[in-house]
Amino acid sequence: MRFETSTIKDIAKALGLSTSTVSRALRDRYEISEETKKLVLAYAEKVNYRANPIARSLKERRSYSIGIIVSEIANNFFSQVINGIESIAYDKDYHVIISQSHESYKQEKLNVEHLASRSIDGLLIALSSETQDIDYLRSLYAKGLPIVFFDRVPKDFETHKVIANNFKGSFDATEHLILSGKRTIAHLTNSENLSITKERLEGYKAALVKYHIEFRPELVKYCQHGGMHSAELEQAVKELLPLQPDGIFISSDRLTTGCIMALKKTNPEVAHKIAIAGFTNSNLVELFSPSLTSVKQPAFEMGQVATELLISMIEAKRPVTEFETKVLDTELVKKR
Amino acid sequence: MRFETSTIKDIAKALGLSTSTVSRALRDRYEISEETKKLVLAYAEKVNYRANPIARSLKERRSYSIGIIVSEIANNFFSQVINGIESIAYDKDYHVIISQSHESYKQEKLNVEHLASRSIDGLLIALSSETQDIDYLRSLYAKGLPIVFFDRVPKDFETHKVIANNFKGSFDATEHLILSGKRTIAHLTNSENLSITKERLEGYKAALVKYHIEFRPELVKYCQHGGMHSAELEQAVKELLPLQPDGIFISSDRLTTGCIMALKKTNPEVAHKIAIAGFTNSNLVELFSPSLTSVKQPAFEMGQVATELLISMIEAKRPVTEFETKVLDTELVKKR
DNA sequence: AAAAACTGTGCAAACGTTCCCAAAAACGTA
DNA sequence: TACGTTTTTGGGAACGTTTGCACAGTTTTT
Repeated sequence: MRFETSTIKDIAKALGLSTSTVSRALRDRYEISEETKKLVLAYAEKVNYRANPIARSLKERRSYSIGIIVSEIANNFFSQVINGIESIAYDKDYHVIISQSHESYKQEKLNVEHLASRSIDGLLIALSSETQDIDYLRSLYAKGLPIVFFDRVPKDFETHKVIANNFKGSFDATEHLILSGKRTIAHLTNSENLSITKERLEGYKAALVKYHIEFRPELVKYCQHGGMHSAELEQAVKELLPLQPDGIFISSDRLTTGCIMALKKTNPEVAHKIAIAGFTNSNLVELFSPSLTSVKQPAFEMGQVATELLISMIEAKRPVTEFETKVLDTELVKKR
Repeated sequence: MRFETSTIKDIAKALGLSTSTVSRALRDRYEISEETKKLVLAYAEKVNYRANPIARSLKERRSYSIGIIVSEIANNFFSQVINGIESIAYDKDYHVIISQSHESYKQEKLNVEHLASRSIDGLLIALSSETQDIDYLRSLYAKGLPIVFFDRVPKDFETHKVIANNFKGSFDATEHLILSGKRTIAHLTNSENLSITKERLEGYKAALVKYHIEFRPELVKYCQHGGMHSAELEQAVKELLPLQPDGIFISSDRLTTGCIMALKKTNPEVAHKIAIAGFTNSNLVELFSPSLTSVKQPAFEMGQVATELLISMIEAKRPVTEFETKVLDTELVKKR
């Protein structure tokens, strides 16, 4: 069961030229006469010649493909990021290979190493909520694999990063809850490891400070698995409710939907009494009941920016030493 | 910016062996003595040798990767299918490359041809709602590319297919609406091109027949773009409402959520009066308001089965001539 | 004791490209 | 006419594997 296509050799033989001439003609090199180019191009067209990317990759020692690691594609935020990535990558003739960590460190590492061995030219990654040790990434990076982080970024890793303005997003959401009269605002958030967790917590705190509301640590609940396990979420909700919050600010897509689900399941009667604001890029929020205020991240754009940075690293002639961290603004969509 | 790794040559040189011996030792061939194998394996481990999959692909003329085409990954059904695909593929050491058609024929064709030129070993595809002409697939298939269709399958294409029991799923959903007292049941569905559209329409009709309800063609609305354009959906809803349906059965994930959205937007007052049943694999249905009865497809399993079939085709020594169409049961989740 | 069979290894070609280097062809110029 | 330049082409190695074949050394068979 094989797949026969014409090669440069075939064209060369048919036209009585050498493979080198054909190769150059196809790549439109200046050394080849217009006449020959036309000839070759026409024939290539006729036999529907497609360059073999595998052979090209082997020769050029690059694969024209970039790897992506996200926790889950079944997550609106990430699927939007991926769309952004693809929009740029395909334009620049790169292929993307998507892998899911499912919020597991082990899986993440495995996938990254798998991708690296498939000779990707660069990596775009949002860390899993479990990830603490990124030495394996450092070592790949040191060996020359360009890496750009997005959304969930590590500290102390000198490379390009693209993140949302998490502080401001959280601040705005929390402020919104306060301005609508809430005073006991809980905060349900991701694993403490994550950069986004810290930044969003800071935004939440800052809003409290601005309105002279005391910060109560017991109102903050961390979910190690980022809401992948419903038991974890239900437990958090169960611990939160006795404190009688009148508002709750939630710091990630999966947690937001999961939390509402847990609320409805365990305490349907209070679910509608608590004001909810949360990070989510779901395009279905309008259907949710109870309805909520959402913080939308510029996911598509984030993917685009990250990809542009990555490709610039890949195609840089000399090692890149100046790195930037792009911060993109979030959007607050108030509960209708 | 390059990535240096050790090769078989390096190992051979270091150990004073030939590359062929090393290659054979690594692949655990019988001809090589235990002693040499141990030596090679140990050294390979030590230098962290990773076979270059590109070189391997070139030599073996296969890439150990399979292509997937879905309309959108930001769709619970498809992302679950993809998870099923990955679960099998990774087990059998295949890589997957995901592409999105966004329900566009042009995009679908482009992506497939791109994948084919990247020498995928096989293709898993759910057709876009626009697709009518599948000659480009026939031609690739004829050239030897194994293809397995899932969910949206063509007629007259002799290969493996995996689908849900669309007839029964629709029948059950429609019957459920009837049994809860509805008599004027509209049907909002996808492009007429799609296999699922026809099958689901049949199930809907059969339920009507069983309960002696007249089939009224004007109650059926087709959406060419599968709900990708909200205008299309709103138009359909607008045309449907004057007929005063008391129930509506919707035939796809995207349409289901889109329809509820359109209903709420254009006629919020009636949105809650119409009973809704629809195909959807969203794990957020419990949050929706109005709530609905959903038909869930065995998405994960569908991905698994399709992948097993595809890999069996890829690895078949002789051309496969016996094809099967696997039909998997759906699950009706009644509105709570 | 010679022939046959088996074991373990190496040589070299091949997969389809790209690209360095050299050679040939075309053209000017003295 | 001869020679230098420029333009166009070809030869062949290389990228990292896999594998058919040959060969040397050992063991078994006749």
